[in-house]
Amino acid sequence: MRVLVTPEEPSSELADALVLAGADVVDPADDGASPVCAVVDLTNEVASVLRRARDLVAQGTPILAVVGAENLPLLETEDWWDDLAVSPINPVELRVRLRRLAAQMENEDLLSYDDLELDTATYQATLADEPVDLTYMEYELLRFFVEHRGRVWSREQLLSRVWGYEYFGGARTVDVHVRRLRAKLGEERSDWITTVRSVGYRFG
Amino acid sequence: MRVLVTPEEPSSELADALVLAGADVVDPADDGASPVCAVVDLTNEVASVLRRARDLVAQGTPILAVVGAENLPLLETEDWWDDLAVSPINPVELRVRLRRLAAQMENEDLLSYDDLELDTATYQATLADEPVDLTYMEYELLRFFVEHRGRVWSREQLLSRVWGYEYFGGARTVDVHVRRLRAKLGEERSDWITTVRSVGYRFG
DNA sequence: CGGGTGCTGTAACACGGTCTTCACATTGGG
DNA sequence: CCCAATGTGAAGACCGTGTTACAGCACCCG
Repeated sequence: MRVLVTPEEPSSELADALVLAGADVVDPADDGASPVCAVVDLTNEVASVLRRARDLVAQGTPILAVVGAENLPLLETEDWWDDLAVSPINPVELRVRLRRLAAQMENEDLLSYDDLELDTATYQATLADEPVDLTYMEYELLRFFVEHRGRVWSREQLLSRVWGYEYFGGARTVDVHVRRLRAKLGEERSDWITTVRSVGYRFG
Repeated sequence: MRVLVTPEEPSSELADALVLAGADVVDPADDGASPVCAVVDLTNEVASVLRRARDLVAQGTPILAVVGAENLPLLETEDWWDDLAVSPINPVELRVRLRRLAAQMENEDLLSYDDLELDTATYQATLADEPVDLTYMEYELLRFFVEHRGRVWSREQLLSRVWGYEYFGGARTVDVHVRRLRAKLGEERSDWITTVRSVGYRFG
């Protein structure tokens, strides 16, 4: 989860909490790294200076204000922030709030590989921005592959992890679904799923 | 600012903070006193018991969860609350959060999507300025969809969130209500509610 | 009190899509 | 070259959903 922090030298306590919360701090100068949330550290600053936080990030990016208890009243009349946390902040609380704000950005549910995108919230798939019509099982299998790319999975493993642990059926079922997936991915992308003879399949 | 508190005997610390924050606690039994926010005190309770908070207030009423730091992880996987506060809670922080949630409530008096408008204050719906006659359940379901458009909801999730957490009934009930909704929305708008096979329904 | 009316939940059925399986063709390795 | 493993196509079983009808209720009105 990528967040932008301002001012760039936050209190060491906030920096620690961000690490514990599992957040990656991005460089404001790096245009490519779009954050899912901005964190404004008001522990040592006055609010008026930092209203400009809105200008630092793309419109729609939620803003979390971190503030000392004594400065809370200052925020009451402001409306540029989307959530607040009182320092010293609990890392778990920070993570919960960041997650929630990121979900508001609704980018967290997006899985992607090359020009494939899977939106797990809407169950929609696109290839090069063109919608692809996948059936339920096709979608579940492809999602598993994208989430676990780079290693070989046996048919039995795929059956238990995608179809369900209690599933009892022929292993060839996997083959057929792989085939249909390759067909829907198209000619040039069909090698995304590699057959490893006598072992199983690998994605990516 | 009127708030509903559950359980009815909150910790004395929360009770004090509510007074200091300037909140009036309403009686759950009093139907006339509609609160602008519900406060769920999880300091001494487990979350699972109190998901029912959603059932205590009208749909759309925001819910503030008050939780001890040690129980924070419990809330991470839940989605029935709109904001949270870690106890012991600062009265000023409580006031700021309640204000924000109450404002959110007021802004939702008018919900709209395309040429559909829902007036949650009067329970009236219009399509292209033409009034539509919706039954109670139809209205509640449509309102949930409009408020949570853009993602898929399983039948079980819809039963929990629209019918109530303690509701136990067949999942097919949702199907029938979706059908009735589609019929009243009319031919050309019936695809607002998309069926996602083996998963559920998505609005918008 | 009794009948009517509208809302809600559930059961039953039909239809269409999807999954699974099978038979057969093709490939690849020893 | 042979055998095992995999690709391919089609057929049938199965599952999920749309649709309709109906029963139980609550409510209203005479």
